[in-house]
Amino acid sequence: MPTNDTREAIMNVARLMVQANGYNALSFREVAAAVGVKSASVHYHFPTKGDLGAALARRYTEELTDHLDGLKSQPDNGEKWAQYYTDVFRTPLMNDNRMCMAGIMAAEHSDLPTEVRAEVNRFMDANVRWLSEVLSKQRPGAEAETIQRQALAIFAAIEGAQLIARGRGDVAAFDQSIEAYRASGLLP
Amino acid sequence: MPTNDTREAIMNVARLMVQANGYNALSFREVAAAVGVKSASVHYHFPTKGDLGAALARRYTEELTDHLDGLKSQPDNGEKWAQYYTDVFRTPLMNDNRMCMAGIMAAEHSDLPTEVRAEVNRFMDANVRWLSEVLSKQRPGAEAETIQRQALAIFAAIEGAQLIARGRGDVAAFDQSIEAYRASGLLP
DNA sequence: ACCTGAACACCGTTCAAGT
DNA sequence: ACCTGAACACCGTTCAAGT
Repeated sequence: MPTNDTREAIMNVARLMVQANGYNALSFREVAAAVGVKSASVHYHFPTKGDLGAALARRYTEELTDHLDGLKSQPDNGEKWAQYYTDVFRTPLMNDNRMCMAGIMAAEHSDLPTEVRAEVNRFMDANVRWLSEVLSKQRPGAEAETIQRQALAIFAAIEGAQLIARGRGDVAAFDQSIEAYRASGLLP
Repeated sequence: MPTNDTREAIMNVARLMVQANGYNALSFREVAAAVGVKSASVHYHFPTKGDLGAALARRYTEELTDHLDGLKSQPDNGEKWAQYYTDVFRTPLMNDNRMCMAGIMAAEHSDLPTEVRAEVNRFMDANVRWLSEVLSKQRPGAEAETIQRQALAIFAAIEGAQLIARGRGDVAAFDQSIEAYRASGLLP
């Protein structure tokens, strides 16, 4: 039952545009042209640009959460999770040098409508929470605060590797950074 | 001898605007209003927005290079350099949640005029080069490739910590990430 | 040498009007 | 319920015109 065809089409093209160029570069007129309607129609589905941005970020978080929860339910595969997790952030780079939507939006932070900002925070929290769970399974003795700090650091470091690799337009920079994180022990 | 007063004023206000909101959000009309001229005058000094962006990034790299070279010439202070270096990226966060200009521009990568992109790359190279020098002094035996990889990873991780802290609007996230980098051995 | 006003095609947003 | 054309104040850019 394909309810809301136009709405779906809008979200799909807008998502790619944000990951390619950021929230600021997202244009209602470009979205409309790609979908085959007029920009006023986009406003019918998403009254403001902030509404569209927030909807995109919310869906993005949901998709990641589903994906990560899927990994968690698999038989305990030791340190393979680190590989799977970093791959999540490697994929968009391979796809036309795109970025994690939350990463690129974090850079635009002070320019963002508050409802978009809130969704970006939610994405970050979901990542740190998932990483904390996995880490605490690996090191049952460690303090919750230490775990939490390392989870945040892993997330920050991977986002940074993606940011720098994108800035250079070179996935190899991402791979080298991840490799160094592993060598230092930041990543298992 | 204050040659080019207007040009200087333009660069000073534009720099703050970019670090606050990114290249995309930089507006010639806003810059002009802040300086007290018309936007057409800004175009007289910087024909295109790309010219202004590239000039800002170039100066930004020069200032960082001077600062880092100053640190290098000081008597060898063991591991203090890591503190000094991370402070460079902590400072803009404290200053109205601003970001490293290269970091925020890296996020806007595919939207950037090529001349701006080139300057962003130059900034990254300058950082990796400086970090490599410092690291190789500390570990005279290590391979050049390993040093280079760790230098890149340190830069990426610190940029990531800044990005995430900015996204949360909370410097504590930066400090916690740096602390975890240190605990893991990524940072000395 | 430096600045300006006016024009151009863009942008998000609004709204009355269409089906 | 969904879409549109037209208008508004914004944007970078250009250029002839001023001093």
